[in-house]
Amino acid sequence: MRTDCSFGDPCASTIDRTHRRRRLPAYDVAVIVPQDARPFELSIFCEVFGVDRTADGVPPFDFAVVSEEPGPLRTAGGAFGLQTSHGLERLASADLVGVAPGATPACTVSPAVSAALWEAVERGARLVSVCSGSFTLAAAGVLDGRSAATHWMHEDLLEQLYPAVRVVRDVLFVHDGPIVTSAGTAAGIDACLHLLRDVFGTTVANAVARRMVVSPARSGGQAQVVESSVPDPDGDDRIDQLIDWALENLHDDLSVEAMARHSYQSQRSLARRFRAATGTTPHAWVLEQRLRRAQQLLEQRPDLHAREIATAAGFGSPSTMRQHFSNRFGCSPTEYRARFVPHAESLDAS
DNA sequence: CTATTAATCCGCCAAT
DNA sequence: TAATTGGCGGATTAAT
Repeated sequence: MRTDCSFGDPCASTIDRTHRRRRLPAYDVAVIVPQDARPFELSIFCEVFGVDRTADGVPPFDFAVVSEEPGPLRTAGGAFGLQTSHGLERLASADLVGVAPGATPACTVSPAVSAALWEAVERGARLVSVCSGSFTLAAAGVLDGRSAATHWMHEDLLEQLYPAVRVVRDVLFVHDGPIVTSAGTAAGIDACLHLLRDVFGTTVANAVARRMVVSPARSGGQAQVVESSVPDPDGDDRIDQLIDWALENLHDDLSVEAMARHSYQSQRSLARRFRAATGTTPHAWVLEQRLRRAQQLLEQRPDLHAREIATAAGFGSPSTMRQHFSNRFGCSPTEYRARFVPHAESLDAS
């Protein structure tokens, strides 16, 4: 999994730096809406990505709702219709493709929609579905071999229709590679906020959450994120406590050896339990948390220098942090911070 | 960026 | 017998 803070522009690294700072491309979001779309689920996308919140420090979005067939569409319940402004060709430029659910789970997908979804994945775009929208993704085959969530009422059906999809139950959403699938209705909000945080960082996600008056999403960041709505009954106390401790002590030695000692188990058992509980390895998890911490400090503490941030986040040196930061977010810590400093863009205007 | 040294990770398997 | 544990080797990945 790779996050690119250059807003998904694959050519960003070749673009002149001052040009990039002066005019950031808007993050391009396109939502596919089917016939008999559910108004609430579609509205989630509109609320998160279709509202200009640049005044709150949120990047601009280029937001569009598209449908395969032009012309007026019915909505589920039939109380009103809707008219989209674009066809599927609009998906070609999208950094993020949303899939809105219809009244019933879609058991088929048109070749055109399927091709557009595959094209988006191969281009490096992200996909997000809400509720039974995961059926559209599954029908297109992009979920094959991946974990996914859907509304609890349809979990069995999804599993039967698409054996290649690993259905995760009792979760709000699942993030596997470039694809986020969310369970019923309101969980779509959590999924979208998670995506925002993944792409733009904690500050942006929290700003949107605050405006929408919902609680900011937590956790995540592994190769495969599963956000649970209820405490996992199979949860591992040893790992949970270890995680709490590690998050409090990111600046300290969090080698596998140290973590094993702290949780009174062998390194081998720690590795196994950790993977069972989080889906990732101890070291990879620590690295991700450290990157998050660094990201957060870059956003919120302009008084700290790179070395201080590296130390606080637990990196041995600024160059180690820089290496991982670039690898994970596609830009250096300094470049990242520049996005959050209001004057950085105007300063170098000639 | 490259090289060298260090740490991590996971299949395997014997011992609980 | 089935399930869990933890040590080992060595390919892979990270730190310096």
